Amino acid sequence: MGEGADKITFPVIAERAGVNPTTLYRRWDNVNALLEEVAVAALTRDGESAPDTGSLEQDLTEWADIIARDITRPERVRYLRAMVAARAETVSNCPVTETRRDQASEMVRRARERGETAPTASQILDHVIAPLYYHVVFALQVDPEYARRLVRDVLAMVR
Amino acid sequence: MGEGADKITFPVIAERAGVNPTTLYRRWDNVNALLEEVAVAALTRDGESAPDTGSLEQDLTEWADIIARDITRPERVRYLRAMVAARAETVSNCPVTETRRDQASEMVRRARERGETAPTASQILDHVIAPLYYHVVFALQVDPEYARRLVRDVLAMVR
DNA sequence: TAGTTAAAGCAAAGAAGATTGCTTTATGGT
DNA sequence: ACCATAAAGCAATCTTCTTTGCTTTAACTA
Repeated sequence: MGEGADKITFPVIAERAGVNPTTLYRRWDNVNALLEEVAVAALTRDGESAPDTGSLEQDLTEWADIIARDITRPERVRYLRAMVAARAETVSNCPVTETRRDQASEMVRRARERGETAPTASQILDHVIAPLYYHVVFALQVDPEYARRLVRDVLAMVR
Repeated sequence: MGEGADKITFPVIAERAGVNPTTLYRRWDNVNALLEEVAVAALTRDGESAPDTGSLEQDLTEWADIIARDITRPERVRYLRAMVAARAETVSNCPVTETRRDQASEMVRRARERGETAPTASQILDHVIAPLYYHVVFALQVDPEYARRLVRDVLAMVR
């Protein structure tokens, strides 16, 4: 490797954390395991609960905006890239996306209770979350307006 | 690193290619540069032109199905992961997504000439391509039925 | 055919990460 | 206060990737 951009290794992490590399080697099997643990802890913090504004469009817009602002932070982008790179064929499900699915389900459930027609949680993941990640990963623009557009799109599907 | 799953390095590639590692070190600055070049060459081969069946839904369905089958191949998944990991903040645009955008634009153009109402090329990328990549990356199911569902969704937006 | 230049192979040296045994420090219980 | 256990640090070693000088092969030209 040459470019000093990333290069995530135990020695590098240990130095930044002010601990001995051996400590890391002993606690995690490899860097990916560490990253995954950290990323999951960071990305699924309980502060992120689904909004409840009384309207699905409003809920989704706020939710998408929070996520958009979160995943565009440089550390998050790094985590995201690392997790994508780390994830082997064997890996089945990701706690982060599970959390997002739960939140989406919750918003959908409330909307339907109010009598609103709503897309499925899967549709929300596919058409709001996925495009957001896609834009982050391929360095395309991600801003509140884009998040709002995605929400409008997914709602237009069921109208 | 421990797991023998991936671990893409010059020596490994060189051995599989039957050439000397030095040759690779001399031609490319680092593994990511090589991967990007190979991935772009592989993923944008001219064979992949947009279908032209006379119906946008049919075009998109075939197109999405081709892409779905392509990006779920193990080598493609590896490329995808490697490219995501490689892509630094500095990187602006990806030739692969450019090609996809061109193909989407072409299908949309033809559909509109026929008088069909059609989503934008951006919408197609966001709601068909992005979810496909998302599913591949997070090891979720990707099959023809899923591709077809995405196409139905994106078309439902503009009806 | 001989000569020149570029690319590929070879081999040795250098650098960085990964692994392991042992020592030291810290924490909790008696 | 003492002991026991576990975690963290240290240091030496091993492995692997990376780099570089030199040789060899190949291709193209005079």
